[in-house]
Amino acid sequence: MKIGVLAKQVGITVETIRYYESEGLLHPALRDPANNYRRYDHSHLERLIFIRRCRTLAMTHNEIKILLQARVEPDASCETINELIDEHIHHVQARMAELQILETQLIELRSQCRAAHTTRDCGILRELDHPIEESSEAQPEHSHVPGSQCRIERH
Amino acid sequence: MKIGVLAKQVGITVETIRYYESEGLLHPALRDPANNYRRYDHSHLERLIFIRRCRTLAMTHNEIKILLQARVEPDASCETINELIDEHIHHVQARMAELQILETQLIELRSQCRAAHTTRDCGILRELDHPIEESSEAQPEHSHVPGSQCRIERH
DNA sequence: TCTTGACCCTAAAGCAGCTTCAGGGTGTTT
DNA sequence: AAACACCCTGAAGCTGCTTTAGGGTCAAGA
Repeated sequence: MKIGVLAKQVGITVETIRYYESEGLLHPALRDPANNYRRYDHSHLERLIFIRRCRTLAMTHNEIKILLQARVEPDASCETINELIDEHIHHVQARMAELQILETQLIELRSQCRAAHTTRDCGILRELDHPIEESSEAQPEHSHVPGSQCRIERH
Repeated sequence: MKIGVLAKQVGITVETIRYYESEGLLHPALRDPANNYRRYDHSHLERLIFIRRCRTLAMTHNEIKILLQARVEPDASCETINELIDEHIHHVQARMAELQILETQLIELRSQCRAAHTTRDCGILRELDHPIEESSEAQPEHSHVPGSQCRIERH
């Protein structure tokens, strides 16, 4: 099948498929000698479905590559896979905890402005003007709010 | 003060400060004619603290620009600000809901492999091989799992 | 005085996972 | 023959920085 058909079957764009090929996630397709169009078969479809399933679970391309590799090594131990998923779950949970805190802070902030009608008297702006005091367990060094290196960014 | 001092006071890197200037978040600093070094005063410090506070609340540069603008228009209505924060809270909540679902799915997935020791028999890989069936309220068109355009990506 | 080290400057590339754009061929229909 | 849908490549854009390369400035110590 041609790339457009494959894309429709999987529910992604043709650009994404070409991108996956360039990323090494998807094997390069055979080309039609007549016009250089990519030709796909059922194994490509299956692999793409696998990849998309992983992506909806917010895995990175690197993680997916590991899983794809495991997939073609039926005799290998699946310990790596289990660890990968466990670690991934931890990332998701950590991200949720961060957002939980964020939500609390934002709702607190929002509560500062219920009545005022000019920015001059807006409690929100006033509160944003002050640095963040860490409630407890503050790092002694200097108060970098770390940045968290979280990979669970989309979907 | 010089950029390094300012950076230390706020707890960010000099590169970030220069980046904020290039982004239009921070007004360009006056330059020391002798050596072209940036010179900052207290208003820059305050503005940077404001910006950082917004960033720890995961606001985008665009949102921050709107708030910075409101900050210098004391007579304007603060309705925009309230709406901005409300919408932002919604984004955070939506993101959390997504992650909640993700967590459930991942834990379900993880439970597929408790005993097996080769990838051949790994329930995780097996489950990843199948497309995602949306439990209910499926879109009729084709089953795009949307992608969610979420901006709450870090911190 | 010379050198060392800390600090400053700019411009460009890198990260992740795509999407969009520019510019151009192919293939079928009308 | 024109129109339209589809295919191709390569490069840039998105977000919020960080990193790298290459090069000046300045104060202090040998």
